[in-house]
Amino acid sequence: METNEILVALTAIAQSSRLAVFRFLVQAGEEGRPAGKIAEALDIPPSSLSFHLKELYSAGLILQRQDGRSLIYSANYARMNAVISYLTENCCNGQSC
Amino acid sequence: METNEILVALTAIAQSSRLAVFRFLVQAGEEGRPAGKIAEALDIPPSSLSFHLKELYSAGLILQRQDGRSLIYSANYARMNAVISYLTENCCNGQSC
DNA sequence: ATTATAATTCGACTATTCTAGAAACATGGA
DNA sequence: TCCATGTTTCTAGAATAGTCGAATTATAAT
Repeated sequence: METNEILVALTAIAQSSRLAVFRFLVQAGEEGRPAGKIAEALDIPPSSLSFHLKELYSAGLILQRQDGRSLIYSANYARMNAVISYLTENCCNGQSC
Repeated sequence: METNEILVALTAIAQSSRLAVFRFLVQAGEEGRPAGKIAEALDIPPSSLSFHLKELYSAGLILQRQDGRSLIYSANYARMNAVISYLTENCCNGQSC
């Protein structure tokens, strides 16, 4: 992953509604949750939530699938792990830490 | 670590100059680097760098020590690891990921 | 077709953050 | 004490991000 993608992912997650949404989905597992349930669980107005989901989605941190008229979102664990790896890359100048 | 501290840390690192500074320090190891060297290496004007170092410092992501008239900054690995742990906490609803 | 439901996009507004020159502050050496 | 050096603080303008009601789109059920 290149620096700019990392930055986009970090920016996406560094906002209180989005951090809450992302964690909610991380904890929900592969199954995910429809937008409406997320809005309800976290008490975020639909138009605001939609704005935040778009950010997370375009950062690659969440996945989307359709089921009837619901859009179901789930965490993209692979991308989360890639971001984490980037942060610790070439860490500590050879020492332990 | 509580949610708000995590948010402050993520916000601190989710900015291009600060991400560059943080990685530079992560790679520099315990020894750290004086502000002037960071500014030079990353080509950031001193006053801008100072603004960013303050953000990183108050987010707890970097440490500061004085040596003569230099201020030497280094990465706070413990805090970085705490942030990473938070993101993966209660992950995946029991499944692997 | 009509109506209901799920969610998104639009738009206008507010708030926050970034930038970097100039000025100030602190330390060390002559 | 005076000057040079390293860094920070101040300031104000520019840029970016967040909020959410109203309108719109898409799917499904009757």
